Amino acid sequence: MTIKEVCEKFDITPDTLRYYERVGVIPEVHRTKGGIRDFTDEDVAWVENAICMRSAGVPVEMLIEYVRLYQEGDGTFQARRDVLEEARQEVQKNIEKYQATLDRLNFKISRYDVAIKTGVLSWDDCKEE
Amino acid sequence: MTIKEVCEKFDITPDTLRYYERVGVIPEVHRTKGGIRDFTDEDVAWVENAICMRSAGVPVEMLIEYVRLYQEGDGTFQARRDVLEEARQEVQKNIEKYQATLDRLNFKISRYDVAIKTGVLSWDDCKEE
DNA sequence: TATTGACTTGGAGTTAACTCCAAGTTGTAG
DNA sequence: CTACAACTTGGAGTTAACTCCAAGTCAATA
Repeated sequence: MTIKEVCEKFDITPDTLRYYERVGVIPEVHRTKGGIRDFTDEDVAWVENAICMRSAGVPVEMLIEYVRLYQEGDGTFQARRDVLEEARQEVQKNIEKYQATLDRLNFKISRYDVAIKTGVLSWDDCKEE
Repeated sequence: MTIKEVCEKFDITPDTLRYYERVGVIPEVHRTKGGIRDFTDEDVAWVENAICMRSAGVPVEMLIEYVRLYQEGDGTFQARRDVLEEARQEVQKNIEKYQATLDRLNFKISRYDVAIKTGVLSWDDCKEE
């Protein structure tokens, strides 16, 4: 699979993919004799994983560490689990924060729905608009 | 309320607060005769709101736009609602992405739990570690 | 085989959101 | 009144994560 195809599949740019490989967010990608990237299914799976993790704000640094441990071999199961667990807690915490913000937004929007109808923004117990 | 007290209340730095005021993430803060910030309850409420929104990744740009509309007065209810709605959709979308990543992390972690016990990382139907 | 378009690299540039700094001002404690 | 810590400003610097660029290489087509 060419870099272009992978980029289309995941809707990212070649620059981002090359950057991911360069810094180690994904392991080195398989190449043709000429040196051109030719993604195997496993390469693609790494890309998919990286994009999923990044989309939830897992830092590049953490993904690099995970790949590094992976390449070190079977002695790093626990260390890899630890990295994943740290990521998990971060993501979990963020979901909670995001949910709180979503609630606040829903409340504010509902106040504006009333305001748009009545021409007056109710104050209730909240101080700011 | 001094800048220090507000910072302690929300666990942020004075630099961040001053930056928020400077770029318009919050409206201009009340001052003493000497020109030193003296946050009213309303100022603090704006800070709280900004921090909540930022903690869910709502861009500074969007908060600035909201404050700008707020200062324009009662003719901007609909426009303000639109900004909030856009933010809401972003946050909602992110929660979904984050949840998908959380699921993936949980799956990977459970595989590592097995691997740590058995010494072998099961491959099942997934290609990457 | 010549052209053309996609690929390669190393390195520089960009963006959002802070974060830090220097130089000066305010206000409180002694 | 004098220290002196905490405040002020405008502007420069930092960080993470890309994003762009120039100069060169590869490969499919005419």
